[in-house]
Amino acid sequence: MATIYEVSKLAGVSLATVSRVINNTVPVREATKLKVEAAMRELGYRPNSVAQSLASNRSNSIGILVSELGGPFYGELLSRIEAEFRAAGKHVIIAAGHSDAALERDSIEFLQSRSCDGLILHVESVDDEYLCKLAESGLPFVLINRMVEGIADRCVTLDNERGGYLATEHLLQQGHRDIAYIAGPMWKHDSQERYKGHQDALKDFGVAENPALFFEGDFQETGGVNGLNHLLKQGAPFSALVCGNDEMASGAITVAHEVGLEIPEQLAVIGFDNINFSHYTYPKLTTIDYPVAEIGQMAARWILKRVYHRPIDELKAVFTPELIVRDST
Amino acid sequence: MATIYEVSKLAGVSLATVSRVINNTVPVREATKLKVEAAMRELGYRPNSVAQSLASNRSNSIGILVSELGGPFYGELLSRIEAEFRAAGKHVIIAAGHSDAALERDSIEFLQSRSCDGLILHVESVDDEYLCKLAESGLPFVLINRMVEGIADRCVTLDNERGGYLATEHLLQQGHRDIAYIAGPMWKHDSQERYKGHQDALKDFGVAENPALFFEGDFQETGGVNGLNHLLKQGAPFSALVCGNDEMASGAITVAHEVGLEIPEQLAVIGFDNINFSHYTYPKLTTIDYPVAEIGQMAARWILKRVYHRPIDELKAVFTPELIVRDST
DNA sequence: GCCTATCATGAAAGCGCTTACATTTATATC
DNA sequence: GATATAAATGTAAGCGCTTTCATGATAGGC
Repeated sequence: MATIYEVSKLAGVSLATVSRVINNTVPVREATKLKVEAAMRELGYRPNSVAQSLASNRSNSIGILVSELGGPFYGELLSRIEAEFRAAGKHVIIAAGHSDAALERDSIEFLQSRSCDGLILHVESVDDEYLCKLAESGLPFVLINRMVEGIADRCVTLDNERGGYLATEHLLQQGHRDIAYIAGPMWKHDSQERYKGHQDALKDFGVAENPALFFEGDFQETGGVNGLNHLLKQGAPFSALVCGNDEMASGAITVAHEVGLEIPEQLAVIGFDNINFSHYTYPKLTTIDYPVAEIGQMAARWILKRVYHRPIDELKAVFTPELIVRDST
Repeated sequence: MATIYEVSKLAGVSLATVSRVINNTVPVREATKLKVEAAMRELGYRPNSVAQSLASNRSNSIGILVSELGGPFYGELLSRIEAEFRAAGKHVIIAAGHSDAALERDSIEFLQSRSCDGLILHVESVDDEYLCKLAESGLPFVLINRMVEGIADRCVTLDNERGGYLATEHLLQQGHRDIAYIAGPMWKHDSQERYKGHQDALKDFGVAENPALFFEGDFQETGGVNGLNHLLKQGAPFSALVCGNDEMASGAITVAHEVGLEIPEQLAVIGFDNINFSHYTYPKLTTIDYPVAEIGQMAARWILKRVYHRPIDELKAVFTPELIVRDST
């Protein structure tokens, strides 16, 4: 690989000038610029980004930490973030935290040591205090899907509580009164919030909550499978089921098919997230839309604005979920 | 952030010695090592990976180029690759090529300029010649899901033809003779190979192919929707349907439900890939397993062996697909 | 045509590390 | 205890670039 030095020699200028035409930072005479560009082309020169980073103390890379790399939710998130940064000439370094506090901390340090200019974090296990300290340390980062007091300006979230409310409200409006609930892991913020919305809706409709109709799942398909099996075994009747996310809803639907429950006639099912294959289920799943792509985009823009000072007008912090009615309710 | 220089001063040694205890490359007296480690701890020192890369001409980062970041297939692939490298202390830089030749080339250059030590490529549009030249240039890379003559030792693939054969053979063995086929984009290698397997199976069973039962889709759900609609409109009878991948199979199943076709009684459907929600469909999808995680792992190991000289015994190049029988056939 | 203000370019230091080579120190041999 | 040998450590030159500061070229004003 050719270096800037070789280019400068071929073009007959100093290497500072070459650097200037590369970075377009200081005006260079047109004729000189052309000479340099010709030399770069002739040598097939590409700047060494590592050297650039070291000298400029800026790596043009952004660290992304998500819980998992796979799955429809994170896939879409990453996809959008990458696209946004790619268009801005930045690139992403991706790590997975697997919802484990130690791993999350580790990954953050890892990304820092990789001299990322900024971080986008989807962390579920590290505590608020850690994040506040991290913010104080001067590291620029945005938080996705989590609202932390004190650093609210760095949070891009969905109003999960509202989403939970919408789901249950929808079922209540359809006349259901015995509504079962399969939650995600209750130590997760979003699980709690969604469940809170569910409870609020019940209250508003004057429906008492039945503890026998609650199950704590794992946000995976198996959570839905185990959940519905468990609920059916309990014997308490219910005509509708709210699931903490679409994966669990899908699992529950599988069980319903197996035991011969007609959906939505005998059991209405609603999910949450609107992952892009929620309409692969049969019947197609009614759910709450999680605008994951937009949230990813907004997080990316936060970084572009705060770190790279790109002129970006409005940054939206809290997104509002929407009910998507399909065939399962 | 503290530098190696500050550590060396605090520990009372030269900065070369600090470098040695960091990299563990040359033996250092135990006492010295302890002093240095204490100094590092006291300063909260973390090596600047950019400077390390520049000086050592090794970035410990691997570039991954896939067609899309989202979707079940790539999600699982990335997930496994990241895990494998993470365990080895390497990290990944991910880019998307979107099945576009220019973008793919661009992304490869981009990853190169990022001084990746090696690349894992899932490219569909750049031609063989380009890849061969790239190999000659000395850049270490592995190719996933594509077999290119001349650089076969860099290819980790699935025997798609065999998979296509298995799918159709399965249907033929069940007595089906009128078998429709919804292919992926036929300019893609894997689409062609899978289709080739299909044809071979028909031939082996002495069944003539009916051009009216072929449709070229897009590997997306809509391809399956459009495909089955088109095939039904043709009027040629068929009792089974082979889809080029699971997404299209899912789309076809949706259409089947809509038009009241019982699966598998009136129409048997088989997919390809065994993406992790192929059992979300109703009925659960029979398919051909694409061992995407293992292929990702193997690609990662190729890099670990060839680039970082890790002792890894066997590298498997061609994986064999397997038939997964579920409820849709 | 001379002086000053402006613009374009060059020279050189340094970003934080690795590593070849030189030097010092410890160990073994007789 | 002197010498040869091996082991540990130090010295300093880069890696390829950015950026400050100094210098040379160009133009404007009178």
